[in-house]
Amino acid sequence: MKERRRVTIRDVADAAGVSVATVSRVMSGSLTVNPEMAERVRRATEELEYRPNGAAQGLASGMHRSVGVVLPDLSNPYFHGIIKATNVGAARERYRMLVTEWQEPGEELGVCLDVLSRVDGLLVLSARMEAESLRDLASRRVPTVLVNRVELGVDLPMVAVDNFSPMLELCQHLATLGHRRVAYLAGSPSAWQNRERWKAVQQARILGLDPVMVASDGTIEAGYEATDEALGHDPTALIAFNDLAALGAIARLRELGLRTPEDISVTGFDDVALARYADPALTTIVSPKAALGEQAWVMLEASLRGERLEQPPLLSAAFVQRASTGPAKGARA
Amino acid sequence: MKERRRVTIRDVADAAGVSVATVSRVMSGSLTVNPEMAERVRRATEELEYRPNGAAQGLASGMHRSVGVVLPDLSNPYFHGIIKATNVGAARERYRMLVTEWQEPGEELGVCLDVLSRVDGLLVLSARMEAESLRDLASRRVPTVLVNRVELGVDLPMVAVDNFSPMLELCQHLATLGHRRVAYLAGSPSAWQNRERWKAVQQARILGLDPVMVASDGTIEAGYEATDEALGHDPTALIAFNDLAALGAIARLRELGLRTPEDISVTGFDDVALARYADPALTTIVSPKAALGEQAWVMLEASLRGERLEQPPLLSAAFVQRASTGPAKGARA
DNA sequence: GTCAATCTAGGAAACGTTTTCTCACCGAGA
DNA sequence: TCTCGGTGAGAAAACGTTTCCTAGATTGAC
Repeated sequence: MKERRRVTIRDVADAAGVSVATVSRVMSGSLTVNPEMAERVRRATEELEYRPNGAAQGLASGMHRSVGVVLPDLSNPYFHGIIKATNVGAARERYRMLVTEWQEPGEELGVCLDVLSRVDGLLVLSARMEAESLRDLASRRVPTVLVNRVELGVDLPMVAVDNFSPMLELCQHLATLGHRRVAYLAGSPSAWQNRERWKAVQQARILGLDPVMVASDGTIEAGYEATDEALGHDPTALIAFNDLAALGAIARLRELGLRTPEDISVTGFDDVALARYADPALTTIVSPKAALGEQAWVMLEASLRGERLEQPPLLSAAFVQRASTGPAKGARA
Repeated sequence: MKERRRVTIRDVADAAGVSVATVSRVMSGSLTVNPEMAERVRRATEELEYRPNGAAQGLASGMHRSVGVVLPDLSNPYFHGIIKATNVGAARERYRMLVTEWQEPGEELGVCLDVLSRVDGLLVLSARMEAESLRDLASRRVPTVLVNRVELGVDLPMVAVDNFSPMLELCQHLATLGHRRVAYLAGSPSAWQNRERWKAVQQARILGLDPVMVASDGTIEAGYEATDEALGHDPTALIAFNDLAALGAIARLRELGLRTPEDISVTGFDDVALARYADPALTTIVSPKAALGEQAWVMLEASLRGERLEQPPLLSAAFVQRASTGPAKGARA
């Protein structure tokens, strides 16, 4: 029942018979310390089960050894793939990740700055954050990396996947199958990725596609709900903003007695884990989540060191055909 | 291009013409301060865009205003429902959540203690952590709450869902449909939830079920892969440890030309978002994720205040029948 | 009108590190 | 032998808060 006091660096120093400065040096792996002394310190550390106080380290060094990740939706599996990879990189250099989910637009900057009181840098995965806020971040010289968002006029490193080309390829695939009238189940209107994808779909007019956009937002539920409106335009294919929306759409189609792809084709984007296991397996675009997450870390790490790496090119994503697309059904109505 | 120095409490104090102590009091909402002064301070705070330094606050007060969440797999949507709810509670009291994912068993305690250098308490969602480590945590008087894990001999508050009863109900449902030979696609062997669910399945012998267990681990991939072995036992139904495994199993069955539920029934557990949208929609058990997350926060918050709430009863989960289960096919072979 | 009790705000001491000085010591070159 | 870089370790000064303690002001009672 005894209330044991926290073990501090002082205790270790006393136990090892050295100064606190020396203990600190040993802990940080400094080489300018007598090996025998270092050994004594290490032993004392073990013995007392000493754990440095993070707050004190943060205060004294001005570094928190952690980075904040700001994302709009923790439940979207697409983000997992990314931050998992980032986490690996971060852990390698003993950095911790502080994941913050939040949705309300407008509040973004406040949240970021708040998080910033305990982190050294920021990874912004949020597509919706206002450019204004980003510029603010940039002007404060906060090490920040933007993920999947290319914002002209914002002076921050960005890493992103090329959305345009693979989406065009996907359209090409649909066109080849004879589709003409297609509905695009949109993502969040302010999201860069949504704009890029829609741009590609529109571009596909030259391939013979006749696209219409239906508002939605990249969740299963939204995909499910937007499907009815999309069907109002009598399309032979549904191009969903992402896999989740595609899955929702397929579920709704099934409910309505429409088969995928016999009656109507559906495509996704991202290739989340489920895409391959769904019925039918989703024709989609394999977004290089791991590479993206890794690259994000590399850029961020450089920013933390005060370096500014050259802007890397967009990562490429690959179109993959599975079972959810097929020949267009003869124009109905 | 000017390198602006961080705004400190000192700057605010000077700007408002008061002492730092007063600024601190205003920031913390203390009432023993002249309203007019408080207003001046607030204005200065705005003006200078002052953000308290988290590390310094942590050091001085001994509180970090954040809690650590330790979980084995970020990509399992089941956890999202839980931590989302916890996060709401935590945010309400201005606590931040530090989510740490890690898998390697053995390392658990080290990770926890490491995380502990910057948090006030811990939420352990990891089913696999050794009881020994938990006892250690308890003996260190670290405010900790165990989620979905009931461990006798560990003196820590726990919140959990009743796995046994609904699983038994699910078995009853299968029995009623005429199933006899069933295969249980197991979760992680050391997980409490897995033991409970398997116990219920075994208990169902008295309902006429004849269960066999197949090793697996609660991911889509694992469910997919364990299916072949399960089929070796010639079951009429597959009882998966959770929805993810069930989805994987269904995908494999489809590949093998077996229809669900006509040829073989499949059940899940958890009711993740996709369960309802899958084809066929999953018969599963609706785990009260939000309630669990909330309750976890309530318990943890009490622990942080040094109080020890009474152990709450297990939360109940509801069996829900959807389309993935049907009458047993006449015993084959 | 004095004195005690109460309340408010400032001064200063923590909090546990890192890091900058500073100093003692050592071997080498003169 | 004396001085001079160079090296390794301790003393002490940050780091930016919170909070305890105390001095002064204000109020109320006599």
